Amino acid sequence: MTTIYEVSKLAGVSLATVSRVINKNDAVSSKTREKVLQAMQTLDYRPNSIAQSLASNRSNSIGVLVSQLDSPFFGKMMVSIEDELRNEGKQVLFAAGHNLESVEKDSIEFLRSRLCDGLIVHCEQASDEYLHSLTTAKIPVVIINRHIPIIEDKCIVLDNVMGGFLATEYAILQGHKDIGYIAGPQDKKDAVERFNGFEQAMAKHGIDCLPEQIVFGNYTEASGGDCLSHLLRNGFIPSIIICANDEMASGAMKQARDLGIDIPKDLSIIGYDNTSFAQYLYPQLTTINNPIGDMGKMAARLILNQAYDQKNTIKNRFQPHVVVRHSVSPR
Amino acid sequence: MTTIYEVSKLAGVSLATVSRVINKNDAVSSKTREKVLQAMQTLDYRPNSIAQSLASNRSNSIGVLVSQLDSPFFGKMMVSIEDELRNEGKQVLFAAGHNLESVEKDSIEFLRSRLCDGLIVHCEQASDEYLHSLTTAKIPVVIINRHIPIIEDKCIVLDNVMGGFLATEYAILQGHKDIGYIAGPQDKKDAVERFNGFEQAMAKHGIDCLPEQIVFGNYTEASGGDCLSHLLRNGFIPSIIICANDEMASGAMKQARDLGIDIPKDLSIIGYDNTSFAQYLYPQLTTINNPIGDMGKMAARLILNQAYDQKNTIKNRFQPHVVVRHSVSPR
DNA sequence: CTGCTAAATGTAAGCGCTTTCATATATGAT
DNA sequence: ATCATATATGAAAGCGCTTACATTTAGCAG
Repeated sequence: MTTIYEVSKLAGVSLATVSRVINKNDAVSSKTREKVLQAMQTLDYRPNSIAQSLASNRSNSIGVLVSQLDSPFFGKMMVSIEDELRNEGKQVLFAAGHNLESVEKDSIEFLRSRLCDGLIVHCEQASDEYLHSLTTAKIPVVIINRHIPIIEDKCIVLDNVMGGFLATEYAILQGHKDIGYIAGPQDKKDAVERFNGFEQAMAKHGIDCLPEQIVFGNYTEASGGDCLSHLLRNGFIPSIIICANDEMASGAMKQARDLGIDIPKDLSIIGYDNTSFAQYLYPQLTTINNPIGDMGKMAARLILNQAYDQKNTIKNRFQPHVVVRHSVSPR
Repeated sequence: MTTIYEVSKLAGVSLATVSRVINKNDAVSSKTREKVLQAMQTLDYRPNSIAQSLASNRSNSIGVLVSQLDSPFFGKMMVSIEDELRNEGKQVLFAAGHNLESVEKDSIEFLRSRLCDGLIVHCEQASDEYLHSLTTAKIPVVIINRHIPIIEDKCIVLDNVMGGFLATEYAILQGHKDIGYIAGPQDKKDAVERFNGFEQAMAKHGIDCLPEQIVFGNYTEASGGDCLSHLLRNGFIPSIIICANDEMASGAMKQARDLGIDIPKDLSIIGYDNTSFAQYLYPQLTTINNPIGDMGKMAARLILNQAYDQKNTIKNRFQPHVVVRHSVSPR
């Protein structure tokens, strides 16, 4: 590995001058700059960013914590964040929290110990207090997809209650009364909020909701299928099922088909997230838009503000809306 | 940030001793160790891994380059690699190559400059020579999903020619003669190989193949739909279409439905990769299994061998097979 | 040509660790 | 008690950079 020292020797200048050229900030005469660049060329010099970070206490990188690496939802989020930051010349480090508090914390520690200049985190299990404590430490933090009142300005959120409400009200306005709800895992905030929205809409329209109309899944396709079976076994015959995410909707649709239930003639289905595959399902899935791409972009801009003193204007709260396709028929 | 120095002072020992405790390797009396651990506790000390890396020229982290962050295929790959490495206490840095040579190289440079102990790369555009040159540098490298003869032992590959062959032969054995092929982008090796397999199977069974039976997509859902339209506009009426990946198969299925073509009665479809959504499509997609999870795991083991002298036994080449579901009917 | 200021460059002290080598201490055989 | 040996600890030199601060050089008014 060629070092700055060898470059300085070849160019006949001091370490400091080479460093200045690397960081393109300081006043270096163009003649010297040329000499140095030339030397860097010939030696195929690459700065050791570890050493740079240690010396400067800056790394030009942002750490991103997601729950999962292999979902359309987080995929979209990672891509939008990476795009925005790469445009600003920042590198991105991804880590996975796996929905486990200990792993979430470990990963955050890892990212911090790598001297990330800022953190964008999507945490499921870590407590509000813990996340709050991060922000009081010196490191810039943005919380994505979770609302923590005390640090509201560092949160980028979707109004999930509204999303649940909209899905449910849409069902009701389509004439449905026998509404089943496949909820997400209640240890995830967004799942709870979506469920709240469902309840609020039911209450608003004066529709009673029995326990057997509701079943809890874990956001996976498989659980969507299981939940549908469970619902039917409960003896409840819904005309529509509202799912807390698209994966479970997809699983439920498959299960329905296997059971010979026609969608949407016999049973309507609504999803949530509008993941990329939603329109490729059969029938195309009516769902709630989750602008995670825009949110990721905004999270990136917010961290740029915090970590590098940029002045992007920030929108903290995003609104969902219904995306009408073919999986719901009026009743 | 508390440093090793403060710990050493509080514990009343030298820097070296604290370092030894951190690295749990050397002989430290249990009494001293206790004192040090105690001090680390009280100070909430966290080693600065940047400094560790710089000093030790090791980082306990492996860099992983993927093309894309948001696809089921790469998702599965990232997860399997991360699992395996996390089990060994290694951290993983992900970067995206975006199918652009310059970005691929930049990202590799970034990972190298972060002193990754090893690299697992999935490159589309970088040349064989470039990748080969990496292996001759001091850094351990594993190439995933690409065969480079000269460094065969560092490659973990799927026999894509065989996969293309199997898909095609399966179609033929189901009685199909009018076979359309939606190929992947020919700047990707795996797409070329799959296509080769298709041609070989056609040749073996003595079936002529006209140019209008073949159309080239870009691996996205949308392009799958477009390609189907294109095929039909060519005036060629296939009884089956073989797609170079599941996404394009999904897009083609949707397009067929929109055109009122029944699958599999009027038209059969075969995909490739057996991505997680394949079984949730309607009809469930018959496809070629791509054991990317196992391959990721193996890539991780191989890099562990190279970077940390482990002795895992390695399998370099994986074989695909047909996964029969409901999207193909005999003719 | 002198003196002053601004621009360009160099010097050297770290950043927080690891690691070699030397030193000190404990252990045990004689 | 003596010496050899093993074990535990410390001192100090880096790792490859950045960055205050000092120094040199250039530019120019008088």
